Amino acid sequence: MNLKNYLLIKFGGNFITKSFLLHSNFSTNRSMFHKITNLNHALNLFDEMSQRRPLPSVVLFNQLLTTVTKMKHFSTSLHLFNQMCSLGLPVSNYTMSIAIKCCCQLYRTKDGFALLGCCFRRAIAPNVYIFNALLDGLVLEDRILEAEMLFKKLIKQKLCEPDVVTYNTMIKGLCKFSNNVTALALLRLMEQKNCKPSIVTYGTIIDSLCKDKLMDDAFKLLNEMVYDKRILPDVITYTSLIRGLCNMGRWDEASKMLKEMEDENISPNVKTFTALVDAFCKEGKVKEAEAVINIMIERGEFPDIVTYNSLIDGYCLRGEMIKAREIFDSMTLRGLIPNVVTYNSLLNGYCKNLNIEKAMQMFREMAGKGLQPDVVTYNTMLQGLFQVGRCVDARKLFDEMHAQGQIPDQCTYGIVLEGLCNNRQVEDALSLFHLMGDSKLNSDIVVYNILIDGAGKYGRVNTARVLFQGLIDKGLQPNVRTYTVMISGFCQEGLLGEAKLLFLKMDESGCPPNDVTYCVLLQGYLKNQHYDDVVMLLQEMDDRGYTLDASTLSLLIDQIATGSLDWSMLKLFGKLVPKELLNDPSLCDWE
DNA sequence: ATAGGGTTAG
Repeated sequence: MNLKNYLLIKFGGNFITKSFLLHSNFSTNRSMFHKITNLNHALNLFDEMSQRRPLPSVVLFNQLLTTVTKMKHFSTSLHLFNQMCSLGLPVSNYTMSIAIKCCCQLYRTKDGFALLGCCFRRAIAPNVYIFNALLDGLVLEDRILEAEMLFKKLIKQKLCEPDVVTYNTMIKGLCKFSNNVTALALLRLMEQKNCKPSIVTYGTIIDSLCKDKLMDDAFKLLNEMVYDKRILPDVITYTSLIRGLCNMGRWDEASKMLKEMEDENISPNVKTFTALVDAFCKEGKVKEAEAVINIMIERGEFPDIVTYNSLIDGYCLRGEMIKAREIFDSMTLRGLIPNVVTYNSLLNGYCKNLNIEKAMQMFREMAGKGLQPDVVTYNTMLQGLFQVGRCVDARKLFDEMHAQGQIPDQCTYGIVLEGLCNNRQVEDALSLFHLMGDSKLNSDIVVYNILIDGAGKYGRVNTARVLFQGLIDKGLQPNVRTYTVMISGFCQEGLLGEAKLLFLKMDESGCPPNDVTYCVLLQGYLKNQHYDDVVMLLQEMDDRGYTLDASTLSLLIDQIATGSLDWSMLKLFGKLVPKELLNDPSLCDWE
């Protein structure tokens, strides 16, 4: 079918007038491109345009390129760009900025810079739009240092005057790495340079502060925006703040914010509602989450895949797999296609319920639906397999992961090491660890914690000690867990002196012991009939406001009952026993 | 006449 008939059928005669088709220059308004709703329309139009002689102006091609790019068909855009070049069109700044944008959005910033080189060769002066696109690409690829370098270079070499978008992009990059301090410094810098911050500038930083749970700072910035700059918050700003409050369990304030935005005539959108759903689900409040979904539907906002995934994850975390499955089916009925995140939640749920067969079945089902398992999928399955002791299958899956081109991350590595340790394969865990050499994976305190714990548990306290020294030599900072597992290892071998020494070192090192550390040390003392320090430790716990866990408490009670410890110690217990344990019948039969 | 920036999931 030719273009003319196609357009006539699609849009009717009034839209495509004779003059439009006959006019050699396609002179028309831009609404023409707004009517293009799918890729095929655009491609047909491009073909039609490229066959006309003389060729339509590059502006028209640029408009078409923009349309395709806005549909996020970046590869197609680039393909069209190449064709434009082959046609000998005089590509402009505009064309170049779109092409560079496409490269960058495809995580091919390198090609974007290659196109910048083309600009110079073709004597097209790169402008702020082009540099902003490149900057955004670097940020997208987490190449924040290079982004900073480019930003500084723009200013120093006067390549272009940074505008509000340049600053916003740079601020986004900084916020991505929680560098709120520098982000705020940039905000001040732009004010100083007379570049007015926009709602995007403020919104970016406010969102980042909310993500870091710095709600006071977020509200401070909001006030500055509203009262100093006279910029009113929009639905995005409100959503960030509401999510921040919800994630901290500050529900009352969140609902106040919701009311405030309604008063300002700003309607919450899908993302706003989803923030509420997600926060409720993370707290296990799935009923409330479902209520939110009902409200949003009543108000004509429809839950999307993210909303459903949050709800499914909520049920999975509670182990309510039947309900999770129900939601999964109902979203499918609504025409939403489950994605890899959906599956990962379900896999996680089944694995946590130790229903590894069901998880395996769903895992295989993914491939049938054309879903490529990602690192999280493999991590979830590996953890599940190790948990039920299926180390051989875990190994097979790990190999499959490799074959599928999924690169294990720090999490994978931790799961494998922990899985091996828990299945009494500490040797294998250690050799894997040494095999990794001095990689980034081996400089993770979590990994050390796992191995020290594993070595300690299976009577290899020497190895644990070497690991502990090794991490310090590497310049890593032990955390409470590190100290605690090391102390636990010492206790297990009856090395109470060393345990105590390390315990005392914690406060000195600015890493005070927590309730777990105290319980571990107490258990070590009790099991080794070393009673000297017990009262002191209990007293310290009381001072620090810590409570005893069930197993330490029952050990203490046993020893009082057998007369190894003095009855007078009971006085201390009143404060040290958490309320929920006071009603525990298993602890009341010692009298 | 044509190009750019901030909010969602495991």
